[in-house]
Amino acid sequence: MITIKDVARVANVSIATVSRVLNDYPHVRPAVREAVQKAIAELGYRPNGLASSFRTQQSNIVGVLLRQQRTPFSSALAYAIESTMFDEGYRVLLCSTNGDPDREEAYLDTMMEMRAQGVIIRPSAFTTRTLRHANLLRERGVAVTFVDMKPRQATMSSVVCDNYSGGYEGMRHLIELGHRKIGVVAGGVAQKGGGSDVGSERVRGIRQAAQDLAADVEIVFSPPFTEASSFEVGRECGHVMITGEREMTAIFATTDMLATGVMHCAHTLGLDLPRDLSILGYDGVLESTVTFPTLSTIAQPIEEMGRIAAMTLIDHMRGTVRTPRQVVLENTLVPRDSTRAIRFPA
Amino acid sequence: MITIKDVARVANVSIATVSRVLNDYPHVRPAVREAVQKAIAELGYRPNGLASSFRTQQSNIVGVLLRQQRTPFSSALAYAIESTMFDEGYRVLLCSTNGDPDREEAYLDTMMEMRAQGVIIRPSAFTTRTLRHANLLRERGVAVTFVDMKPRQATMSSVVCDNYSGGYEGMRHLIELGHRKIGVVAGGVAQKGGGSDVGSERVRGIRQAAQDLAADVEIVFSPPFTEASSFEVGRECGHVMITGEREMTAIFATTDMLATGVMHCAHTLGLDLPRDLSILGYDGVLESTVTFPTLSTIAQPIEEMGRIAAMTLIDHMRGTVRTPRQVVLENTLVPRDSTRAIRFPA
DNA sequence: CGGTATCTTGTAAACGTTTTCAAAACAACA
DNA sequence: TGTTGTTTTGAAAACGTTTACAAGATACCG
Repeated sequence: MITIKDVARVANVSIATVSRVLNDYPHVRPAVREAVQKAIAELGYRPNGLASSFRTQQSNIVGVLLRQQRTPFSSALAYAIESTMFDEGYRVLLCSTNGDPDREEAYLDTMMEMRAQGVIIRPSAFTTRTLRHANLLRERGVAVTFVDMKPRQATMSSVVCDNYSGGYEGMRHLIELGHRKIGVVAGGVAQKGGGSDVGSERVRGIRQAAQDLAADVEIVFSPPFTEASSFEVGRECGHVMITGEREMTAIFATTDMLATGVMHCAHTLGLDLPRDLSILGYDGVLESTVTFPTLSTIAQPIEEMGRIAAMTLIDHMRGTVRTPRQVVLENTLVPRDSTRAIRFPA
Repeated sequence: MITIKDVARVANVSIATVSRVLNDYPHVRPAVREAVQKAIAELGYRPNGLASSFRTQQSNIVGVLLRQQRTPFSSALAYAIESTMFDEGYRVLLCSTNGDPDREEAYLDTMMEMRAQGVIIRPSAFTTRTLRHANLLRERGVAVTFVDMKPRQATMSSVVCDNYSGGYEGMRHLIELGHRKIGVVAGGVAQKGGGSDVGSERVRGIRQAAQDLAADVEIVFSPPFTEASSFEVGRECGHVMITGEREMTAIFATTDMLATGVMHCAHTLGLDLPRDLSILGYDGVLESTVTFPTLSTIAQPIEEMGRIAAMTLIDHMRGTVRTPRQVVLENTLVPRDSTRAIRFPA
């Protein structure tokens, strides 16, 4: 393997000078610089990243811990983060915890051992364990930023969406369309821990909107569901809701995948959408555009979330910003074809 | 920062002994081992991964280069690889090239600098540039495995699916159902380079099947399409095909996303699926199950592909296997509700 | 008990950089 | 020319491990 010494020998300078050329330091005579560069090219020398990371005690690696990786939301987020990091000169180590705390721990260990500069975490839940690890990282000088979930104590940065107002706006949309009997299929509410979880925030917004906006609105929650894929759950819940005694005119699912399931079920039951039933989703992922009819949804700015999380982490890593930063992004209604005004009593 | 020296001092042994304990070497008296472990725990010592990677000249990092990251196929693949690698003690650096050769190059550079042990590549195309880089990596002792695409010269390992026979089997399915006028919406055929590309392989299978299986079958190819998202393309092509003069009874789209677009279009035009038109997709990703009706498709064993690619790379990295290995997996027909026997002339 | 084989431990030298420090070279000025 | 200040360079010391080597224990055997 060709090292800096070989380059130095060929260029007839000391290794210090080669190092200076490599790192674009000033105080190198142009002639010498050229000679060194020539030697580098000639020998096909590549600096040993391991050695320099070791010497400087920092890898330009950041970890990204996601609880899943296969969902469209996660992969869009991962892509946005990775892409931003790349542009800023960092490389990302991607970690799917799959909700397994042991895996999460193993990965955070790796992060510390590799002297990662920073970590972005989308936790499964804010268990004390997760928080303890996050704190440990911080103690060791690793910058931490949370995404899509905010710890209760604002000691670390986070970038989240305002799921409360998203739920609220979704309801406003349905109510403005004249719907008064609205089914809610809520997913991901189960998660507990010291943080505001996405699902229950949405539900909170939904409840509040129902209370604020129309005296006569009635919301019916889906029964608690068995663990299955979101799509299946949507199908089941949709079935219960549609075939039940209450005649709902709209269903608000707190996830696009859930909504897709509901829609599928409605089709199976022969409903004409959106005439017979309006369906509203939440997330704004790919899936929401491919259904028939196209799904109205509360879209999350996933790309933006990823980008901002990345930039926030970078600010911390570079030391530009020391105080934690709490970013809240807005979700916006994207009306498509799956929601429409209620038919007034025939 | 606490180093091995501190541990040695506290445990009253030499750093060599501590190192031996850390790496589970034999020839350490149990009592000493315990003392060291106690010291480690007491001090909260974490080995400096940078230092040991440097010393041993190998990081336990593997790179995974994907051309995209947001598609369901890619993210499923990435997950399978990452997950397998994790279990085997490797960590993955994920890289979305986004089809940009500069990015690809930059990443491969990083891989070399970081002394990654191996790289899995799903290339955009087998340009000479990609191949040159792959070869460069190999020269530097980095193991390389291709996935989903096979270079023409079998000098490196690859794991791919038999897209030819997948196309063939898809056609067999449609033909067996009685379809004789079959539209084909083919995507991804454009990719050129020194490798067999997925899209054209599928088309090849389709053509061959048409020729082999029924004398009277007629296949109609979609017009070349403008660059847009697969879904949009599917919609456009579907529109042209369905409203055109030829009365097709089935459409075979070479991608689930394309198929989804076709289906959407069919719905819009008021067709009753699958009565009026059978639609067959290819990939077997998430999307294929959420459509209405559920999409029949040629499913790729994505997880398996990822797992096998990972294991193949691991074999190379460990030196267990030195000769390149070409793995070809079968795609299997998953009949669902979007394809059915043709109605015989009314 | 002496000799030999085996187990256990420590010393010290790597690994390839970056960086400090001081010296050398050069420029500017009196 | 001598003095001072600046720029350019090199020698050498880190950084925290792993590991080759040798030496010190200990066990075993005749």
